Amino acid sequence: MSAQRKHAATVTTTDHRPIRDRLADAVAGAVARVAAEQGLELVVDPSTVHLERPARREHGDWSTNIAMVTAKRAGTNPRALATSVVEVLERSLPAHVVSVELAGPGFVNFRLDDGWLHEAMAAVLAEGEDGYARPDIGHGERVQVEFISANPTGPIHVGNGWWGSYGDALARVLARSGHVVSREYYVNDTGGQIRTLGMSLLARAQGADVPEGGYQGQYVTDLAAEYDGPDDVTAAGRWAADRILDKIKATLASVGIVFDEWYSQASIEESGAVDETVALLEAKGLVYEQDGATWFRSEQLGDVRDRVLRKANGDATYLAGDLAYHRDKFLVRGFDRVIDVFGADHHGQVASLMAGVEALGVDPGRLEVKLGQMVSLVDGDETVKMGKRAGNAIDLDTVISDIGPDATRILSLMSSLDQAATFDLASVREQSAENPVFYVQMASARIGGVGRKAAERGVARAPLAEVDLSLLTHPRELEVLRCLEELPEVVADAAVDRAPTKVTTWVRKLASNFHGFYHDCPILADDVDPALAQARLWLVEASRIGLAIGLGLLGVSAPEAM
RNA sequence: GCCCCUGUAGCUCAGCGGAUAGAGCGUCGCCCUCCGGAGGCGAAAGCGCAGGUUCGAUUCCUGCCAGGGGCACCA
Repeated sequence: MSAQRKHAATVTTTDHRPIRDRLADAVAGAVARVAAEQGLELVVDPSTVHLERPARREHGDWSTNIAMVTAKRAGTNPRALATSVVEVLERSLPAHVVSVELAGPGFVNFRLDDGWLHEAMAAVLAEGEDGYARPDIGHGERVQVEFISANPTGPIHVGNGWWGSYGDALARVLARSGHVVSREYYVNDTGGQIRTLGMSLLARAQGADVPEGGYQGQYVTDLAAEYDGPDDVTAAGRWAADRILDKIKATLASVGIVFDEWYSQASIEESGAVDETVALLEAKGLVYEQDGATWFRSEQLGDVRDRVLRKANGDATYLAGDLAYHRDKFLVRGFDRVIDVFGADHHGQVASLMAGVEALGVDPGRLEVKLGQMVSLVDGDETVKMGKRAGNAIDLDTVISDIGPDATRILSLMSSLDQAATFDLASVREQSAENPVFYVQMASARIGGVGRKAAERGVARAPLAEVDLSLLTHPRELEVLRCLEELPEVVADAAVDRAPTKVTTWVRKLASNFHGFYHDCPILADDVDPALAQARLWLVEASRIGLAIGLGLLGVSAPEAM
């Protein structure tokens, strides 16, 4: 114990940057030194030095492959170069570094004292839930994320819930990493499908069967019972679409998905923007008439074929509207970047959309289309049927009321968008023991429990300045700290890769580490040294912050009790 | 036929250029005088096949095989 106290001599460095940056500087400096001493042609920029946390602890706390990636360029071999780099680094060890060694094919491994983790913990506590893990990689870039955009012709399905959870979590991740984000839902409230919906509604209202190709679902019958508008298919369709859209909004809000903008396709057409867009393309010689229709020469812009913009009957196609819409996004509203999240069944539109955007003079690199693969549902051993036109399909709303909003979101964010995933409702249903949501939320509840128990026993957290964090030396404590230290990079990676799933993986890891700590490190037991108890209470608080940030990015609640 | 995505443990999924590939569930075996055992510890079990690039490939490239989704004057 007193031995632990000795470590308390806090290592104060004036350099508060992340340890990774400091090590990168040291490595780059060492390489420069080696190059100078040995006359090698070798210059490395610190920002290009790759540093990683080795999977195996015996390989140290940090590791760099610098010798392996530069040896050839320098005209030497990896192990020889690494040996020299190690020698130079040993002359003056960077802060917290206890030893540097050469390993394997030429890795340079760093072993650090625990102080770097205590520093990381102090940073978590100092910056808090709002400030920690807020890497500015966006530099204020204005990005719009358009997602779901399901047609308001029926309840939204589970796939929309998945892609919606993705789009929303991506928006959260981008917002946290220095982007100015706007969430948008494009409402397809015009065109043939609306008339089909109106026709289906009117048929039901008259007590007739819905004609072939119409919408058969019970919701149409229910809406028909309320309808007392005109006998016009378009009017009836719009009326029904409005009702359905309200329902969709409510469903999405129940899982924490809210949009900044619900953009109406009809409004675009009515504004004349579609005509203007077609005229713009025409002015560029990209439009021609054939068979009574107006065509876009998209093939010469990378599409597999040319596309119709205006049908022979005079109606604008979906593409024409979509191009006007994207022109509005980029050229009118001025987003720097647009990310469209589509279902894989809309893959066919991507090439023509890209071609059109480019033709309108927008750098196509500013438009990203993420395709969500199809999802299938399973309930234990049973396959669950989905599909809008089928009568008894399971829709998103049904799933949410079955397994709850948090489970719905975490389930959606456990697998990558590119993976055609199978979700098992049974694995996540309330009251079930084998539930990944509970595992994470249990950590949150335990954190709350510690707070309640501490209050019960009259134990208050001392001011952080009076607490000796260096008492945290138990492997379980250090594992939690290692995990917390990674969060800023996890957020950055998730943003850059457009992969909020990385946050899910991290949250589960933090929960696992916390459970291990909780299990092995008593906090409020009588035989725990009060100074250590204080440090552990603050570790619980740091964990709370990390968990709150992570779950917040996923849109999952962090309950204080369960 | 062409385009996109995917093939990792019995199942569902992580890992996306690094040194002995992870988790949950399932199977087998341990741990409750302890702040919530809805926990913790351990065991068995895996990168579709073949080439290539690289100091190094589950990860990148090509081909093949298998599965899913697209290729409308529908949205």
